[in-house]
Formats: sequence, structure tokens, C-alpha cells
Amino acid sequence: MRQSAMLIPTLRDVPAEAEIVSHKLMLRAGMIRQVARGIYDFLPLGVRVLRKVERIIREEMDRAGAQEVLLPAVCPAELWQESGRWEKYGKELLRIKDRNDRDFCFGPTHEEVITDLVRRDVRSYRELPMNLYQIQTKFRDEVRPRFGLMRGREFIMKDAYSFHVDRADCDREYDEMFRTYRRIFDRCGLAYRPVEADTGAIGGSRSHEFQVLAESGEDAIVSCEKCEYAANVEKAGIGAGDPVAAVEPTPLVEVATPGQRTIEEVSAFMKMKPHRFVKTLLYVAGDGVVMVLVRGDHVLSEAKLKDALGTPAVELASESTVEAVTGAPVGFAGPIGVKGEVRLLADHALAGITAAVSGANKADTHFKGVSAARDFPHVEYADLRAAGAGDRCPRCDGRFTLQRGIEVGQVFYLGTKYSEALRATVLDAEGRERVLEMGCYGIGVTRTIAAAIEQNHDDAGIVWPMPLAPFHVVIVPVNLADERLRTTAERLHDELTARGVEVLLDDRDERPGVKFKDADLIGCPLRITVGPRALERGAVELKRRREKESTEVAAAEVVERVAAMVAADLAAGVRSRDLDVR
RNA sequence: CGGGGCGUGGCGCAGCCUGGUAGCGCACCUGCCUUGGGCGCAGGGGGUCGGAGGUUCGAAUCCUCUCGCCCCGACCA
Repeated sequence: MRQSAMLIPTLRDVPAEAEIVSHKLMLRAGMIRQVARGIYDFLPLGVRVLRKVERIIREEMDRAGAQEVLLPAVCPAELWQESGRWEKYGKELLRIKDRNDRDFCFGPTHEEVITDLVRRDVRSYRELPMNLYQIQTKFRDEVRPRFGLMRGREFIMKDAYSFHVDRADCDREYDEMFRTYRRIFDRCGLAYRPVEADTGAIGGSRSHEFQVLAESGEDAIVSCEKCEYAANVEKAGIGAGDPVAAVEPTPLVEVATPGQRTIEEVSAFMKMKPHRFVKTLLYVAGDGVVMVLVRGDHVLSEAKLKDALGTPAVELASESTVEAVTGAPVGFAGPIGVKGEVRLLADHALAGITAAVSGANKADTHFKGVSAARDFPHVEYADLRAAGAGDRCPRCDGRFTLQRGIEVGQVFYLGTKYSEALRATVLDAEGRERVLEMGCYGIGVTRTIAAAIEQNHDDAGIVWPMPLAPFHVVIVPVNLADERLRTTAERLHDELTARGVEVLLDDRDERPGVKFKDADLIGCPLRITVGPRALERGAVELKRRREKESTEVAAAEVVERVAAMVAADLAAGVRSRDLDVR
């Protein structure tokens, strides 16, 4: 492909709208342009990368026996009403009306639509199992889209749904998809980690996320240093901990703490470490208020709170609710002397705490000398806190390390949530009606591109892994006016293309410096420089994007050499794929 | 939704406080020159200053409303 014929509007300056590296580089490399908040154009270079990811996904899904379908982006409200999600999904669901004033939504996910398809056209257990997938544009009217493709409102997702007569078969497919996802991300050349995950709003009871490891990731994950256990911090089990050094119980005393609301403030004010504090949070769950206690240096996991309460949603109580329940302004809540009927939940780490500090449910006042057993014995203990670095693994005696990740895929066991709501059944071998067991498997295609860049870049630009690169190699003739350079470059382009190598020929009438800068920015894994010095010796220069130095290669051999390098790099990801499940 | 910030040519920005003919760098076009890491010289084109209303003799600049975008938080396959 000739660069002069392509729309690749590279930028020297970083547009002010971009914050993280993948967003900046995609804009600068001319891959995407923002059209509206969280909505982007894909330019030719961006589309090429997108197709690479899609292709890998298709090949591996097909190989796993899944069948591709294409469902509508715009879905009728009726199906969503039938599942109950028309009411539950909230403002994230983009609702639209047609000319006849009928309600539709732009699909953010497709459980309803697919279940509707299957209930209408699948009658017998003999047609199962069945795994249907699509690669399609979704829309979620995110509260806060940000970071370019990382969290767009419109995004491309591969979503797959599997249907089974029983749980065992659904579990088998879950494992199959787990392995398939490993192959997909291995082939993409990404460093990632599958972790145990919360099932979130989608529902279901078993889930893993695939997290691409990157500092800029929005998710925090912990991995055991000794065994294979890894999980999202909001989900991770925590082994029996290291109790805070026992302290002699002291009498309960009120302390004036004017204006000191946060743990940090009170801790500084009273000169006591945060781990000696009881952090009190009020949540609204269903129709009741719960008071949730965690240690001052710990962070509550709302996912775990939902599990503990068995409710689908919890929401931090409003200021007015807090005041009504505690009789004090926000910042002074505590478990002792609560007036109303409030359920009390505490994290395990608080069991046995003594000589601690908590709010006193009175303005500008805290208690010190709080002992859990003595002062709030009526509490229910549960695992409520987000895991952190140094916490004990629940499976062995190892400790956690903390990493950040970008969630690029997730697999769920859905059970019968949707099949029941939409009455999707088949007849089993005994002629009985069976509600279908379902699994659901998503990959954020566009997010995967952003994640790949977050993980593969340097100061000069993107450093594509071969499988995702828009072109395998870029050829830079140093001076087009030099006939020999130009014809050599063109010949290499043609020969490499004939060998199935994807080549970008920078035939623009630009100075070499400009071409090198753009080549680095765009990030093709290989670069062939055709210049007068080497060509004098019948050679060209070959350089890997991720390496600093180039090597001189005889012009006659470079095609063979490059073709071999490309093939080797493409195979590298595939080779590491046969890993154990979890 | 709460808090903060920004909208001036394609991109990055100055000008605004203190009202008086809209500027700079890069990019773009033409010519010359140059050709190994974003050359040089000369000439040139392009801007309803996000939008609406108001104050004023006069508004990019002051006031009101509004739209858009970004960041932090709440939220989230």
C-alpha cells in the first residue's frame, strides 16, 4: 500500500482532548478521530487494526464451534420489558422512538434478542448445545466516557451466548470459552491475566475477566505470589489475615473532633493510625438502610456487599438519609447508639478490634476505646472489603500482589435468568420442557486495541505486536528523487506483497526525518530503510520497531528475511496458547 | 449528577484581567533550495473568536443564558 494514497493524518501536537497514552497515540497516528463524546471515526489505519482483532476472534470462535450471527443494533422495547431490564437498566440504555412513537433502544448487550431468537427457532435438546456470537457496534450511554476507545459510549464488542440443556454442559462450554479467550489474547500478543470476577449487573453466578496488564488500567487485580489464584480486588477472597496487634481494651470515651470527618482527618487529629479506626458507611439496599463497617485502612467492595446482602444493587446513602439515621452530619456515623432499625454489617477484619475509634453519631464527636465485642455485639460479620497488596490468598499461604488491568473480556455463567424471563425452553429426551441454561462471553474489540497500545508503546509512538499491526513492515526510501532508491523500494514492496506480507510504502515526497517520525508513531513492527549509503553496497537497512539499531541486509535477501520474521512473530503468540485452564 | 477547567484557522496556543481594525508556532498552497530523524528562503490562502441575548459609540474581551469538550468523584460488559 502506498502511503501517499492513504488517509493517515498524523499529528505533531497532541490534541488537548486526550489524556492517556493510547488515546493520544491513536489520534496522533491518524487512526481515530472523535466525533462526539465517546464516539469515534475509525480512519483507514484504525480499521486495519480493528479487522486484525476481529479476524483473530472469528477464527478462534469458529474453531471452538461457535456460529456467527448478526443481531440488530436497534432493539424493540418489548423484549427488554419482558426481561425486566427496560426498567432496571437505567440511563445507560439509550432509548429511542421510531416515527410511530414506539420505543426502542440501541443495544448495549444482547441477551434478550438472542434468547428471543433461540426460543423461537430451537425446539429440541438435540439441537443443543449451541453457541452464537456476533461482532457488533454497541451503545452504552456511559455516565462518564473517557480515555478514547478505552471507555467509549459507542464501541465494538464480540458477544457470544451459549445454550444448554443442563448446568454441566454449560460449565463445559464455559471452560471451552475460557480456553478460547486464552488463545485469542495469546494470538493478539498481549500480556494479560484471567481473574475471578464479580458478575455485575448482567447477573449470573460464575465469571472470569481477562485483564490486560497496564498501569493505566481502570481495574485493580490481585494475584497470589505462590499459587495461580487471581481475582479482581472487588471479588477476591481474603485468607485469614494478620490481626492488628492486640491492645488492652480501654473504656469508651467521647472525644470532641470539631470538623474532622474523614478517617484521614480524624486520624491526624487524634494521632492514631487508620487501622485503629472503624469506618462506617451507610448504604441503601432495596427498601432498607444498612450500616457497613470496615477497618479504617480498608476499602469496601460494593460487589461483596451486594453478595452479602443478596441484593442486586446498593447505593451509598444520601446526606439526608445519613442524618436521619445517625442523627449526625456525614462524617460522624458509628455503630454505637444508632437510633433507628438499621442492619449492621461488619468486615471480618473488625472482629475483635479493641481500643478503636468510631463516629459517635453526634456532630463533631467520635468515640475512642471502642471494642467490637463489647460495644457493638449485635453485628453480622462478612467478607466486605476489597483485597489489597499483602493480603493473604484464600487458597494457600501466599500473599497478594496488586496490579492494574484493562478488562478486555469477560465470561459469565448466566444460568436461566434470561431463558426463564423469556421462557426459552426445549424438550429433553423424555419429552419434558427444559428451561435453557445459558452462558455469555464478551470481548471489547475496540478496547482491546487501546489496551494493546497501552502495553506496547514508547516515547516515539506505538510499537505494535505483529498480529495487530496495521502493516507488518514499512518501507522508507530516503530520497524519492533518487531513481535507484525509488525503484528498489517499489520492487521490495511488490515482492513482499506477493509473499503475503502487508507493506506500507512511504512514497510521500517528504524529508527522511518526517518519514522516520511518522513510521515510529504508526509503529509497524519492521522497517526497511532504502538509502544511498547501503544501496551502494547492494544492501538495505532492516530494523525492528522495538529495537534501536538497524542491520544491513543484502537487498536480494531482505524479502526472504522479512517474510520469515513476520511468519515467526505471527506464530509466536499461537505457540504459547496451550496453557492449563486457570 | 456533584466539583473543577477549557472552547480563538486543521493541530497546539497567546490575546480577555484593564473593551478600540484578530495574532504566533506547526500544518496547508506556489516557487526556489534541500534530502539519513519533524530542513532553509520568499510569497500566499484560510478564523461567524462555540451559540443566543444583553451592556456599550464600539465586545474575542464585560454581563446573562445556552451548547460542546476535558479532568476528579459517584457509576460501569
